[in-house]
Amino acid sequence: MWTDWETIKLSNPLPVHSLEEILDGGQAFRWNKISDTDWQGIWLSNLVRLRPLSSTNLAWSAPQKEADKIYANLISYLSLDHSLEKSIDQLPWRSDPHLSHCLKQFPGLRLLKQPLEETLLTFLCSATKQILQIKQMCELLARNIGTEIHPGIHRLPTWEEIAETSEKQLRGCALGFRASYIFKVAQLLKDQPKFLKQVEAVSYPLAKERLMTLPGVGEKVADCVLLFGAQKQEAFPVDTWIAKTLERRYRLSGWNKKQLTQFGQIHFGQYAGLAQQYLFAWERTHHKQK
DNA sequence: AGGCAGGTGGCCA
DNA sequence: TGGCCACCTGCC
Repeated sequence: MWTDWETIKLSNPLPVHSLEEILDGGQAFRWNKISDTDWQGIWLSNLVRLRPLSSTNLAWSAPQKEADKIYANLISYLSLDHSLEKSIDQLPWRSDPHLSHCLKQFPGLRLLKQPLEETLLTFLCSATKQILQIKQMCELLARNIGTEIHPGIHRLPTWEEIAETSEKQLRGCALGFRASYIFKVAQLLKDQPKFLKQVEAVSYPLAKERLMTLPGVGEKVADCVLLFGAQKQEAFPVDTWIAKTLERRYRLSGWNKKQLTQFGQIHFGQYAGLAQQYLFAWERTHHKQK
C-alpha cells in the first residue's frame, strides 16, 4: 500500500526540532506524529509520511498509486527546490542580535508553500484558538465534510463543498462563532470563483486589502494566509506571541498592533515573514519551557 | 472549575 | 483612530 522509504538529500541541514517546527509549529494544522520518528501529513489530496534520518537526510513514503505526483508536490510544499540561505542572508541578522540568535536555534526552518484555499480555511479557524484546537477543528471539518482520500483519511473540504453544507453542519465541527464566517466566505467564493486566483496574482498590499473584505479576515489572518498560502514573503503577521517578542526583545512596549506590523515590515524588509517565523518559533519554545 | 486562547466586527467617543 | 466587548468551544 505504501511505498518503501526513500531518502531526500537536503542541501540545508534540518535538525528534527526544526522539522517539527515547520510541520507542527502553526503554519499547517494537518501534520501528526504517528510514531517516535514519523510524521504524517495531508494537504489537498496529498498524503505523505516523513522520517528524519539525519540532519541532511529526510525519508518519505506515500500511498503507492500516487507516489510520484505526491513526491513532486512534497518538494514544492516544503520549498526544497529553493535556497533558504539566500533569503536568510537578506534579513538584518548582522545588526539584530535576537534575530541572529533565533536563526541559530532553528537551522533550516522554512515557510511552507500551502494551497491558498486551504490556508484561508485553516486560518479562519484560528481566531483565539491554540494550535491543538485548530488542529481538532480541521480534523472535524475533514472528517465531516471532506472527501475520503485513503481508508480512514479525509482531506479538508473544498470551498464548494462548504458552500453546499450548512452553518449548522459547520457548528458541528466545533468551530463556534467561526462557523458563520466560514459559511459566508464559502458563499462569497461561490459567487466570485476567481477571487482567490486574483488575490494570488496581485501585489501584497492589494492582495491583503482584497482578502480583508472577507468576513472573519482581519489583518492578522490576512497576513498568515498571504504568507503561508500565497508566498507573499513581506507579510508580517503580528499575533500575541510576536507582539510579546517585539515588546520584550525589541523594547516596543506601548506600540499598538498596527505599529508593530509596520515595524516588522520596515525592520525585516522583503523577507519579513521568514523572520517572523524564526521569532515565533523562539517565542513558543521559550514559553513552553517556563 | 473556570479563565483564557495565533482575532474580528461592531459600536461608541 | 482608539478602546471595549461579545462571540463558541474546549484545553490547561
